[in-house]
Amino acid sequence: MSSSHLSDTLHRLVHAYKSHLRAAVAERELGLPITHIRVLKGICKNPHSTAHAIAQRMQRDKAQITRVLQELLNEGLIEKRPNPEDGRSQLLHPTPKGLAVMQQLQQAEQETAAIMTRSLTASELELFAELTARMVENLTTQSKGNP
Amino acid sequence: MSSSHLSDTLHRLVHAYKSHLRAAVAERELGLPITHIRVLKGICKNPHSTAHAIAQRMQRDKAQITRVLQELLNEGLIEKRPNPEDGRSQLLHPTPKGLAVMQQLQQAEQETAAIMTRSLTASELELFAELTARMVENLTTQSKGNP
DNA sequence: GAATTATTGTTGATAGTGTCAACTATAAAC
DNA sequence: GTTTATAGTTGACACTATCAACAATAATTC
Repeated sequence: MSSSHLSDTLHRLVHAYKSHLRAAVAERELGLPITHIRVLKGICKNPHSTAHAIAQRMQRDKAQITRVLQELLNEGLIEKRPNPEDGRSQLLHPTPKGLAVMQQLQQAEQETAAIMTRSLTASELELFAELTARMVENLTTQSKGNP
Repeated sequence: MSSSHLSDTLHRLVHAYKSHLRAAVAERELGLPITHIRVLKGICKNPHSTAHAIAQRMQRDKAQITRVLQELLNEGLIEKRPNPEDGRSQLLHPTPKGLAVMQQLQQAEQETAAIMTRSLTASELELFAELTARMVENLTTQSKGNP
């Protein structure tokens, strides 16, 4: 009963978070959708990644990643460099412009996170993050019939 | 730093949950997308609702709700009855078929929730739900400059 | 080292989700 | 009775997700 309610609450939380973040991003006149932001963030935090690495970290379809990267390239926020170790892939780096945008995006994110967590203590927040991570773990490490 | 990580983890959690649930629903050969499921659930749990009430509870756009209801109607899962108290709206009810489908959907949901929360104690789960609800509250009750 | 198989990335197709604006019909307020 | 607000519908469009086919390169196998 309460567990069936949990998924609803979770949906609402993510939905509300995304709305808020989108508004905060729009305020700064950075016309970037959420997924693009997350990908850019992934590249800034971990430069030298390949598209494949991004897709894996974000657990998203590689086709989707390809398209997002294409648009980030078009906007001049990232660049691709040949991967000396593998001719199939390229290494991804933020451009100076990309870094500057990221800076603003982080402000927007922090603003939203601050509102979202304003009634939570540090330890509550930490616990929440830990529980969330454990549930992700539960869902992604399969243990349902296969060895 | 860790708070910027939180949103990623949250995204991943919801994404993984939805994937799992979709698979569990597909296993039962109920060809229903997640949103439809949530709407049907809202109607079953709270029959006699109007479309507007559903939209408010789920915090979704009324246009989207209209379309989902249309398809649930086409599938014969719900029915509309005139609202004696308001000629503009209709009251929504599950059909017997809708209730039967809901039964199976709940199994799928419970199965997924069980996997997701398998490493959590009851009190951890309760705390998680409470924290989630509080964050939703923080995001939805505006306190940002407007009276 | 040539043939086979696997991996990385791209493209196309399609379904699902979210948002906004215009519009109709009814209800409520004045 | 006129005006204003609300419930629902429709159209248009952007964003997100998934799947399958494909080209190019790498790794494996013989």
